[in-house]
Amino acid sequence: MENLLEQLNPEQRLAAETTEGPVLILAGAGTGKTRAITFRMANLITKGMPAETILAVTFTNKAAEEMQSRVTDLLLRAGVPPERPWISTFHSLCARLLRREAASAGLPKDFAIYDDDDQLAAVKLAMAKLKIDEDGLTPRNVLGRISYAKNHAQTPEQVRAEAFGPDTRKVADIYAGYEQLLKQSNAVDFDDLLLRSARLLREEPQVRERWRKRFAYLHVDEYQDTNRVQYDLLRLLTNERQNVCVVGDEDQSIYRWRGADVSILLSFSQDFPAAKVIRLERNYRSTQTILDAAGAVVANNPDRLGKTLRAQNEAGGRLRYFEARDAQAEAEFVAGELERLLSDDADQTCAVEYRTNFQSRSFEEAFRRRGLRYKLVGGFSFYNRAEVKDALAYVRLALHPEDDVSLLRVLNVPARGIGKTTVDALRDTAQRESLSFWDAMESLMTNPASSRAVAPLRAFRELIVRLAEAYATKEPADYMRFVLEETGYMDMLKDRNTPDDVARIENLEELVRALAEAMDAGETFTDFLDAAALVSDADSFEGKPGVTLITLHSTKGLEFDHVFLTGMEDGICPHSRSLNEEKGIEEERRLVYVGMTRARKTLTLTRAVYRRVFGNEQQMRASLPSRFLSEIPSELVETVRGSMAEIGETRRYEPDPEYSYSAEEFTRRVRGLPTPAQKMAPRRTERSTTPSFGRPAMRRGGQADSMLGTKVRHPEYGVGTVVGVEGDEDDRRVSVSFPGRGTKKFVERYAQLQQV
DNA sequence: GTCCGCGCCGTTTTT
DNA sequence: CGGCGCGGAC
Repeated sequence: MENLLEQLNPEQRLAAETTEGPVLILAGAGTGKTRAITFRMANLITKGMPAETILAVTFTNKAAEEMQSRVTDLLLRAGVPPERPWISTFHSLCARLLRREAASAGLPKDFAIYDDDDQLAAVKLAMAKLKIDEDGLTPRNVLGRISYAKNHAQTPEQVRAEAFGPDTRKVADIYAGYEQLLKQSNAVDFDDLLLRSARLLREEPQVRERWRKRFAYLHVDEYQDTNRVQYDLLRLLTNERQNVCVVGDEDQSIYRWRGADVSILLSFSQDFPAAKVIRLERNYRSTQTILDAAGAVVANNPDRLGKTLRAQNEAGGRLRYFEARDAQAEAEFVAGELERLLSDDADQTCAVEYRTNFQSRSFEEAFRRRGLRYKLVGGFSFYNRAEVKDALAYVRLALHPEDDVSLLRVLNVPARGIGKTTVDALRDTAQRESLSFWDAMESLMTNPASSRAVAPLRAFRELIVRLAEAYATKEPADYMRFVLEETGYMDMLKDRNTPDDVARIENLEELVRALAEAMDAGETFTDFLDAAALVSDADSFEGKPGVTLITLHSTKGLEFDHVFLTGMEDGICPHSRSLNEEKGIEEERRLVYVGMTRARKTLTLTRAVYRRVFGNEQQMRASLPSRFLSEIPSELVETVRGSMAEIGETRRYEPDPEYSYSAEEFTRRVRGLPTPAQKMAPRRTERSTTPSFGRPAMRRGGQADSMLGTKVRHPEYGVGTVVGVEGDEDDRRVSVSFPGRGTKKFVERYAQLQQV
């Protein structure tokens, strides 16, 4: 191990060898933090610490796997039997903890984990039961508010007590109904996994002691994205030896909206006064140019610890900027560049990054047209497919017939004559008599409103009973096959036999295969079901050569040779929903920082001038360049030939005959945007070859006097001296004397003057 | 009860 | 564009 440790730089080595007591590793992007942390764990194990006493919490399952295999690799190289430390996400950790301590946690051993879809269905059901159907209260919105409340340790009663208006009181009611629904269904949601684990550890001393004793060494990666509950968990798991090692970077905190709190990272040294702080600032990933550009952007944020990343690679070429007419042209440009890069060297990794998922569409279309292969991270994961979820819902139902969400999902799939009327009756009965749907069915059958529904309901109940009985006697994979046959699900697909159905059949066969493999690997059926709920989008990333389409959020922790940061427009990135709040803008800025620092060799920024709303041909909306573009120093960027404008240049777009607007309509749309008049610059027919101007040409709003005598650069006349200023703020004219060319007068906001 | 078509609506980010 | 709810036809 000694030899291996020598491969680390001094700071990494310090991190790997400081094994006792609290440690805060402030690790900038690409500084080898995973390396440091895996060496640290391998080091502990070679020194004789039992692997099972070591815990590492990562942000994604993928990261956990990656870390696991690297530790194994190191141990083999050190000639030590490769034991496996416990490495998982917070959510997986909690799922396993709750399963093992189910009795103390007040849960059945085989509780279900509701994923996002299930949670949404539960909210819808709760709303339907309460007959709440307000315009402003969409299930999605309500779920967000419930999740927020949960993560801030607010009960429905507290939400109601603090409610401002009737809407929030209704949210509180839905929240209460939702909780009731989960309880009766023997289900927990994502938030519950954390909350219930924390509560269990807090309230059950003997359980807490057991786990504290077990985990002698704690590690938390991506600590800047830890939320309050996760922090509580960490504190509860920390024993008196305080061997807590956290790794984070305040500039990469991008999950504030789901409760992440950077101040947890920033106050680590107060929480653990004995903490040693180690800074990793040597960057092994990117060029210095990329680091400088990204650093300049994030430097605009307040509340930073601050850091200087030093590239160990060469300086590298400038960033490139391309402004396309619309999303299609943007995609075509990126596709062309990717083809060029990959024809040079097909072994390179390339990423197309975007702020929102819908942006992937135009890229997918363009890439498919050209036969350019790509991988899409996110979107539709295997376990999110309707047929897979249906199949798993039957299994859950066999375990717990009171699971309303699962029951409603499959009650009439395949169609068995239980329609809307019957479901409405069931829901009313369930609500009125505080029953699960399962029990409401019983009640309705003995006292039916219409006799027509009785037979189908009875048949369904008998089906579920058969599934429940078979569960105990069959191997999981066989059981899965049995479920698909017995429920008539397979027959339904075979009868319809559309191309989609054929694909669904294949997916279900794949599900059975995956289940069999998991069993071979020593997992239990519930392990498998947990994994199905807890896989994340980012987990599908494989890091193979080629093109990856990915959201900025999902790129955290990844790296690529070539990165295209697309959709750099105000309203997209920064996203329009974040514009009215300073903290929101700051988070968007960090998101851009994360996206930029993924790049090893080249970084290309793109934007579309016109973007259609909701794929509507008629509605093209003109955009302004992302404000973050102007935060990149101009000398670090070059504009690609064929681009409609240079970076930092803001220009007015005239009505374009290619788009079907009336001139008035167009003007109205453009004016409707938050466009300060002085940010407009006229269309320029000729493009200068000098680097584009990243910063505003001249400081505006300054005293006229202070401008007199300063030197400025004009794209055509060169450097001159300001000899006169007249007019007011918005319409100021500047006289500049150019050596040998006389004095010229400019309207300041139109002239491309740069202070020198 | 089931099927189908129409119109409305909305797009942050995700464990 | 795509998903969903609703209303009407069978």
